[in-house]
Amino acid sequence: MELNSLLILLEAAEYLERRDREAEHGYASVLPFDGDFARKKTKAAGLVRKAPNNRSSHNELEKHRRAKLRLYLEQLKQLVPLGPDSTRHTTLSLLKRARMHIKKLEEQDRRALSIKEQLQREHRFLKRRLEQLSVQSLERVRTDSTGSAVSTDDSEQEVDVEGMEFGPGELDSVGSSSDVDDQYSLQSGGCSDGSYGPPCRRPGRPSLS
DNA sequence: GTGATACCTGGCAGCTGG
DNA sequence: CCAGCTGCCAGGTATCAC
Repeated sequence: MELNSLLILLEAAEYLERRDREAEHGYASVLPFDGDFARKKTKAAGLVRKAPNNRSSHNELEKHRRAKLRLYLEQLKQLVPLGPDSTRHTTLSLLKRARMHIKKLEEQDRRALSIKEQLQREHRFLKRRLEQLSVQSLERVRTDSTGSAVSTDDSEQEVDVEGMEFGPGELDSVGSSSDVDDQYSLQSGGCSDGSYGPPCRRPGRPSLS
């Protein structure tokens, strides 16, 4: 559906709400397109415009306009998730529901952005940590090789330095399958349910601040 | 009876072609 | 500049469902 149409419908919803509120408070509408208000003003000023030259064509145009409005409402109905009480929907309730739905989507969008930024920070941190570990391993290997006694003990971990030098593109794919992340994914449990929520805090994780 | 919706009608405002 | 067209709005009325 066209965004413009949706905006028009939402404006209509807000208009109807404002009108209801004004009716409750007992004062007249002063909205820009108050036809009755404008009509009275025009008559008071002595201005008379001629009637449309063809009444039936005017009726047809109006009928067409209403049909378009109905069509937009039908399209809107397809986009807005209707609750269990979807048996009966009025125009006003549908517009209100659409407005709520839009607000919900905006909130989800904000949360997703927040999670994205959090993950980017974690990614930067892990990248730096990997570089530090890589340098440390290199220094250790160099120290061991300069000493005459190179350990052949199987219990000592060998560090594959070459394997730790990742390009920027490789880091993403490797990072997701690293031991660290495996550990996190095991510990985090239900954090991968895809729902929008606060970022999963992983126990034992160094502070990123 | 009441609320929602559709329709008719009159009117205003903006745009456009002559 | 102005008449005509078009879109929009609001009031009134009819119809229908509950």
